[in-house]
Amino acid sequence: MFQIDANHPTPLYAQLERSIRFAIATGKLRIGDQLPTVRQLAVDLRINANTVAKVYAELERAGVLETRRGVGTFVSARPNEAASRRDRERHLRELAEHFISETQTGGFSIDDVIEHLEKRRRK
Amino acid sequence: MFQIDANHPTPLYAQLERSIRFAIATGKLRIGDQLPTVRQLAVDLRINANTVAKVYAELERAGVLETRRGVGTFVSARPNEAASRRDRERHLRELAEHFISETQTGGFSIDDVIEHLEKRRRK
Amino acid sequence: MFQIDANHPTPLYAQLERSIRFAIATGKLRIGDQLPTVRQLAVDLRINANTVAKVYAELERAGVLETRRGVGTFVSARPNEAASRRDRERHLRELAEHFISETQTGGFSIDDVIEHLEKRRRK
Amino acid sequence: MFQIDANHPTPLYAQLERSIRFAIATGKLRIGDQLPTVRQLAVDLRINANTVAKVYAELERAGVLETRRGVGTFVSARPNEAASRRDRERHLRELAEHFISETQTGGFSIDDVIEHLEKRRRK
DNA sequence: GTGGTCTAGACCACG
DNA sequence: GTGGTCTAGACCACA
Repeated sequence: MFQIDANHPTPLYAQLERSIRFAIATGKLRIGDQLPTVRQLAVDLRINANTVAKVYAELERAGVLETRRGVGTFVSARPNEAASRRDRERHLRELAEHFISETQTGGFSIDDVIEHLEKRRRK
Repeated sequence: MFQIDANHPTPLYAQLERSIRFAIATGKLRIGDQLPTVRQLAVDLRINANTVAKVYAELERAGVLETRRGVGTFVSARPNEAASRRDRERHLRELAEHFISETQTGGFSIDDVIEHLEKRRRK
Repeated sequence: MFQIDANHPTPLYAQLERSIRFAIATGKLRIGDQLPTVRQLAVDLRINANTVAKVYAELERAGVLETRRGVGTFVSARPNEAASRRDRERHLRELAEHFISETQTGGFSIDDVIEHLEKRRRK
Repeated sequence: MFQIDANHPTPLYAQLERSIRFAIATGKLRIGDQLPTVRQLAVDLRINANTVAKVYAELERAGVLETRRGVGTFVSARPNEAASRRDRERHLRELAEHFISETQTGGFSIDDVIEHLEKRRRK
């Protein structure tokens, strides 16, 4: 479900967090969907349950997930529309600029990049 | 020259190592080119000189760099690693995943993101 | 009637127990008064009936409440605990500490807070 | 320095977090002050170092503390002035209303409460 | 020596 | 059975 590489220098919890956010952004996980239980995901990924729990907790604080005590963990309905349209656009532009500069450093054209993202988008 | 983000969870040394390898792989650094001194690069990147030295040492062990005592550090003459297709794809995938997780935090869908990038391409 | 905050890190049962004790200590509930049924209170507070039942049982063990089978739960006749000065001070200290930590998160100094409260007093 | 009660049902980490925020709000800790090291505070409070580390990490995420890798943990210069004056006032009013309703439930007058806060304010 | 990450495993709160 | 808290202890990144 989520991909983790124990040999990669990025901390496991950061990889998992990113991976979950990605699944939501690409529609693989939708609002209200239940995530695997902490212990199940730990077994699947062969990491410690505490590491999974830490990620779920962090994403809950960020408003991305919601946990219901004794029930499970779910994708939260986004209360994410705080910033103004203008601010949001500026924010996206900044993120995109940084990203494009990184990919160009890696020798990728903007076409390569868009093509890659489209492949990863769930239809 | 090389990009480092102290807030990124990936260890500084790993970020720097990757950054140098890619500069070489993409031709920004060529065989025989001199790298900045350990201390200069540490100042530029605002990190500890030990961290830079560790990276140079590791890359020397890997045959990517060469140190000539009292002179400086240079890109080694070895017929090394033009980044393979596989490595390049993996790199792009990681950059994209990180980027998408950031935009998701900002409340943007992958569709928003692709649309934005397409607008930038047209210009 | 009793206030419970599901997002507060203190366990629900502890919040409810404290809340009932204070209702008694401050005279809102008097000896012989009937408490809501377990199920009714669970519905009102949107918590599980088991949690309410556990609190009632604990308070019965402590001699604070009394259950008459088939009738209901009542404030016990025991000559109990008018909250001691010490307990009351500790309670106020905890409430204040929690409140100040919240306002600090919002970027308010303790002076801001006191000033605000004084304005409210004058009205 | 910070007070923790292991028998209190509130989680240790939540007690400690509140306690640190309180120390900052009341001026016992000032911008730039260094906090005890994770391990030292753990020893002092007789709790596990991980618990302390968790609190420091949470407060860093909240922008209250700042850690410098390999150096220590410090009170951050507050970047807390995002919300508008109007929003901030509304926020404080809501927090205060909630707090006053709690203290009144406990049988305290608003005068009791202000007096208590003034005692705790550092001159 | 500082904080950060991860593990294994215990016990608790809740449904 | 679900998530939450805490512990003890190992190893790593950084200054």
